[in-house]
Amino acid sequence: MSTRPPRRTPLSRASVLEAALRVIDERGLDACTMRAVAASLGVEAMSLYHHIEGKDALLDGVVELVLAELEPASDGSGWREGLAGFAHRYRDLLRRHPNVVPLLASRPAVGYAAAARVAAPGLASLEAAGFDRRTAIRAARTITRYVVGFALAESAGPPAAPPEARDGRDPAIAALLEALASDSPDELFAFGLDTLLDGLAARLSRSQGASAPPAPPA
Amino acid sequence: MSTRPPRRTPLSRASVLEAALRVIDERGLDACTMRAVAASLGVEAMSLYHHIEGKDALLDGVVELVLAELEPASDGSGWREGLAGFAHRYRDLLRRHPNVVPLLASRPAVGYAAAARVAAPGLASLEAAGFDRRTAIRAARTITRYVVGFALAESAGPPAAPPEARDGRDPAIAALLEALASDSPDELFAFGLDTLLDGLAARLSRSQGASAPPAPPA
DNA sequence: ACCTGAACACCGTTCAAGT
DNA sequence: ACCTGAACACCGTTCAAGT
Repeated sequence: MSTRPPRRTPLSRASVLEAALRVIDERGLDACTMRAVAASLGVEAMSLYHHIEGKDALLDGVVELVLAELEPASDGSGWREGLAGFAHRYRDLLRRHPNVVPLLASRPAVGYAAAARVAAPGLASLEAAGFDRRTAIRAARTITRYVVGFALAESAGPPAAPPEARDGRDPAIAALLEALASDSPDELFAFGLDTLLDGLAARLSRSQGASAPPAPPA
Repeated sequence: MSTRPPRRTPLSRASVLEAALRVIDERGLDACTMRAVAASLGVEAMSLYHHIEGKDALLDGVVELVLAELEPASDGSGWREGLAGFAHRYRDLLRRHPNVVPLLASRPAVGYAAAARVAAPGLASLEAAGFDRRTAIRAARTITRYVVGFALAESAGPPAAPPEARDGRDPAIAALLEALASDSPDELFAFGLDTLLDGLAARLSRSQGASAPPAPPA
């Protein structure tokens, strides 16, 4: 009778990682078992081990795969626009893969290396604007951590109401949670990002004011 | 012969959660199995189910337990000191429980509700300083997300060097990773926090400048 | 009421065997 | 070289039984 359709393309590390990402995106992190990934490829679980060292390497690879989609910060425009654009692209990427975000938390940070690589051109524009190298690196890292922290809170979903709010014992808490829920995530993200960029701008003008020698008396 | 020593105190939800947190702190998240937590209490795995609904509820409870240690933002001093103190206490707390940090990412956000509760007094000092309520809430949330993002990166450990850096093919990347590794985490944290607070201060003086009506002509 | 032993349906992974 | 079936040591959880 009918035999299982032959796989048209042989398995590869890349195809295994793509299948795993697909499973995570569609059915969640818990559903991403070796058996499920294999089944989605029409193959037995043990076949995966010829292309990937094990479950840990699989999840590391998924993080790598997602971060490979991240476009580098452009070095064309000003430092502020470059950083803002990078932050938005990074957040959008993580929003497209919310189930992957928790992996950023627990995986050895292969991802941060990729982020560093991708941010490198942005560093150039920060230095061109007058930030010293160490400050430029710190600025980029701060932005990155803010974005990841934001995406994390976003992917975890809205806070559960604690008992004090649920039973009306503490209306102030209930009002606060209501205010939290009604604020737009996009606006909140832009608020925090603008705050960071304003802070960097303030630091820049401070350092330039200090380093620019006062006009010498004539 | 000797029987198993009788448990002096009966099991309770609290004692189960404390045992789970101890296992996570000492042996990592993966080691926190129902069987291991039970064993650490001198009990069988199934006994836990009389006090906790299941594994998910156990991990939710651990997050709750950790965040219960967080001291509220003080409302005594100025907004800037209050926020900075809160941020440092939050980061220190997460550093004491690095293995718990990934749970903040994947758990339904019972934690964020607790953080909101604890930040409430800080909101009062922000409003006293002249921030409107919505801005005060956004400021507090931004700080919180930055702290969590920072703790996340910190608990994930230093970035692994990508191949381009390892084999010397790209010395610029290698130098960048070297710079990342040599910067002090404490200074980096303070840098980002100061940047956020500077940004908030700038926003405050902008809004006060705008809202203070010009002295009316006499 | 609280704890337990055996059992079930899973999981990641090893290994010897197939082609 | 690549894939597989059976097996192993685990896991969370159910259930009937003990005290």
